[in-house]
Amino acid sequence: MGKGRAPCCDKNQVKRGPWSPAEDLRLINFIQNYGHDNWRALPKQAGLLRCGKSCRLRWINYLRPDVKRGNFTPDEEETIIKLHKTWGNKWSKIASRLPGRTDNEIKNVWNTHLKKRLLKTTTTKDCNEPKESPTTSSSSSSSLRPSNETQDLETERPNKTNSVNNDLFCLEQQTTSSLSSNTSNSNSSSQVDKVWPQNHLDFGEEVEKKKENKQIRSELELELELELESIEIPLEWDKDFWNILDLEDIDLFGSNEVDQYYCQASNFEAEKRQEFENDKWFKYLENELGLEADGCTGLDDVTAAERLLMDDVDPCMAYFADGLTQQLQS
DNA sequence: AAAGTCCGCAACCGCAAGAGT
DNA sequence: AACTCTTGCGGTTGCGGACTT
Repeated sequence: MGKGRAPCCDKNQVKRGPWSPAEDLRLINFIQNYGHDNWRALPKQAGLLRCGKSCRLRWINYLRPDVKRGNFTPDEEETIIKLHKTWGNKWSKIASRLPGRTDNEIKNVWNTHLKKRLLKTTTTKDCNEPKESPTTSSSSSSSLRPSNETQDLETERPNKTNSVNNDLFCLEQQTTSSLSSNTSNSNSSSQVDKVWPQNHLDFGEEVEKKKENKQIRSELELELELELESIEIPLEWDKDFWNILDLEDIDLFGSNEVDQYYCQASNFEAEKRQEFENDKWFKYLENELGLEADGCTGLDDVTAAERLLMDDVDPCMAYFADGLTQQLQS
């Protein structure tokens, strides 16, 4: 082979920049139905004009159901500081100890808040306290990364100077590792339910069961079909509907590329009816994206089967439209 | 009110590791 | 063993909103 690596994708052929809500939903819908065994192939299969890497990142850092949004708690910040002392810039490792937090998020928090804060407190300390011994000062300064020169030390620290500390810490964490392993972030496998939050595990299992039991699924789909017939919203995952929804992508999807990519995704069209089962997922997503519809809070442990029997099932498309409207208005 | 600056965060990039052939 | 492909990681960038002048 020639020197260098082939690019992960043709950058002229893919969309870049911020993700639109429609792209998000398309990605979520696909992953929830089919998982993400192959990130590289996923965009094509899902009908997304993105590279696999971008999809993966978007999923891991933002769309995964167990991603915790909002500010870091003081406890979490403490943990980050502590772990950074031990491991340095091993963000994914640190993230594995903070369920629901991503390496990217932690990295950002460190760079924007914690580093500065520590620098500040240490500076204050230096002014008020007598100088520490060389050994202790080296460990405390390791938590500060104001310049590049300290970054070189970082990579060595966990292996050498703090190896004992590291081992102790690992031992200490073993008790909690079983907990965090359920939601370990960046190390998540290709199976969606492995990263599903505890309170959504039953839903993840449902998805598995559905796949095993096509008969039940057919029945559910039939029920959905009947239900959807009475609702005056776009029911198809067709390009027109996506064009309506995806205002930001009108240009993108306004060309022949639409047909091309839509056709590539059309293999999955046959199963689109099961999307009603994603209703819960979309509700969850709305919470995550801050698009929560009024009166509709979490998914709790209502099963899909139970929901079918409920009279007030909200169609997922209504959520799309509602959420998008809210977001576009804001 | 407008312009300039700062800050936070999402996304991108390139490299490395590991698995598969 | 050599090569290819995919995924994961850490550093960096750039956009957009908040804040200041």
